Amino acid sequence: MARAATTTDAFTAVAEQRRREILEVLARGERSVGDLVVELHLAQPQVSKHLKVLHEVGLVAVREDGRRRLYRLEGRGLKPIHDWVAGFARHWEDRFGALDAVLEELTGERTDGNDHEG
Amino acid sequence: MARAATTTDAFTAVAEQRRREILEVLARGERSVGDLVVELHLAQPQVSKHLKVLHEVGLVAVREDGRRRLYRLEGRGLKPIHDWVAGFARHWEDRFGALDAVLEELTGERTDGNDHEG
DNA sequence: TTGACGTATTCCCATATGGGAATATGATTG
DNA sequence: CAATCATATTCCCATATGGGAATACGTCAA
Repeated sequence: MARAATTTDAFTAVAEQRRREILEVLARGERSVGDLVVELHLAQPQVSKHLKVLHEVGLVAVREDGRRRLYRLEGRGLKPIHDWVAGFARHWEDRFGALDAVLEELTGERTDGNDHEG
Repeated sequence: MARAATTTDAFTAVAEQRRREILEVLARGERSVGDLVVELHLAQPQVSKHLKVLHEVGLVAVREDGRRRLYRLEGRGLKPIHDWVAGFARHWEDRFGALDAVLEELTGERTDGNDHEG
């Protein structure tokens, strides 16, 4: 089954290094497929394919300009990832990390349920 | 070539829905493989496999406890993802989103380089 | 030791992908 | 309409994966 039809969410789209690079370039401004080919040293077909994926998950938007197609970043698409990851923030922020360590030392077991929430 | 040997970074590890769920459970506290099997309704081998991937990319840590193995979240591993995505924050935060729209209206072209950075 | 339990591995299979090359499609210019 | 530029698609192939089933391992209880 391989990756369960995942190419439908931003998480998977962003899992690919190349695609992250494309988004980084687009973050600096609109770009045509050709621009990306040059800036990223990738083959045109590959760029188009990656853009297709990014477009399907709503991470980029297109605009026609003569024979060119200008792609631009659709930032909102990244918010879900941001929100999800942010939910784990307290797990790596030092102040809390230290507290976790102490708690685990004391309990020697799971910290489970209500950690240092409220 | 498929996904270029990516199973080495957090981005790919987290691209899998199941793995995200595992991390969410572990965020609530240490869990044994069996616990996860029950809480996530997954087969034991699958859980072990996912945990292996998560462990390889440093998203979870293990601790031996008799015949059981207790896994716990290693939050720091998510920071790279957080930082990367956070770099795009201004692209979805309303105040800036509006400004982008205006700028694009005015220029009718790329916004390129120095946007509303400093 | 033997047997049960908890977890990790291995096999096998279906399939999602990505890259490279070649080709199709659209739009622009002459 | 022909030639050309800019992109998108399609083919083909190697390979990474994930799930399911069976099995190997390590640890604990008798």
